[in-house]
Amino acid sequence: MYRIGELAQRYQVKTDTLRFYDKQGLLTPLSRSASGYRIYTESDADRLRFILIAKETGFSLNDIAELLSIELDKANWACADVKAVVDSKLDNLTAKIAQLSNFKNALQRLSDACCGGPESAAHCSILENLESTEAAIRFEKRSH
Amino acid sequence: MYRIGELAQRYQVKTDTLRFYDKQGLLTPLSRSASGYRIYTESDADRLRFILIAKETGFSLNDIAELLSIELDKANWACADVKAVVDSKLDNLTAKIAQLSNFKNALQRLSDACCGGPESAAHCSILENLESTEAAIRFEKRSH
DNA sequence: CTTGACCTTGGATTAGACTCAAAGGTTATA
DNA sequence: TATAACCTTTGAGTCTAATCCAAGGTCAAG
Repeated sequence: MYRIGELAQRYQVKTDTLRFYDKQGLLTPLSRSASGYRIYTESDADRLRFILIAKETGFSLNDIAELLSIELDKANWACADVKAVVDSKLDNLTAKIAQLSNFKNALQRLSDACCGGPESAAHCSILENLESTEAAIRFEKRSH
Repeated sequence: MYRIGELAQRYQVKTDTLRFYDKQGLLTPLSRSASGYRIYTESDADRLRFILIAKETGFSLNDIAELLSIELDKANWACADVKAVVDSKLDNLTAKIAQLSNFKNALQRLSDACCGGPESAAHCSILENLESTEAAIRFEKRSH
């Protein structure tokens, strides 16, 4: 059982942020004290940890809310619905990873092409090395 | 040789956006017409294509500018400098991909755990399935 | 009984990336 | 030669996401 300030300090966020997450339905403590103070449990802490990590991974708060809405009342979801939501996020992630990998490969080619010495970089062309990437991405898009 | 409107239409961006990219130094046409119109070449088009793709891949305009600054006057860069810039971006990408993959694995586990039928989703726990991911991410961070 | 943590509501801020307005000059075509 | 569609500049406005702050009030611990 933590009060807002304790939880905030533990995870290095502002109390304002926690109140904001509450308002957004991302992290609503189960109960309040008699005087209205938010009371966070260990499972709220888990949830917060998840939020912070997901955020760092690049999910927006909206995405995260969608993912967490499953957790909130699992019993009222059908297994198939959960699978659908999750699989959709999975597709996004897969596409994103592919895109990043393409870009990474292109940069890798560029890096490899550079000798790394004090010589002029006249032959290090980003645009040149990225061409095949672009083609790959364009192809991928058509296939969706 | 395109005028701003032609290039804009070709890549489905606003002319305003192209002027903005010009102002930001991201895409500055080599020359102007006698009357001051921006004149874009095919290589500017390549550059724009690169910008659009990089943007979609999640790079900020600042990142992109940094990458493209190499192209602009390659001759004045040492090979080693190019390598340094590029390798830094590569590191970012590698980390990002790892993070996304972790998350993806966790979601995959969740999806697998869901039977996908009309049954209650009481046992589909995102938080549960993400625990190992969190551990992995935390570990990764410490090692930097 | 003071001080600091908490509460609420409502508005301000920040960053990034545009997007528009105003006032005018240019070019293609009927 | 008119007129629409294009272009120029400067400077300001918009939008979203995610906070962050302020004012005015309540609560808890020493």
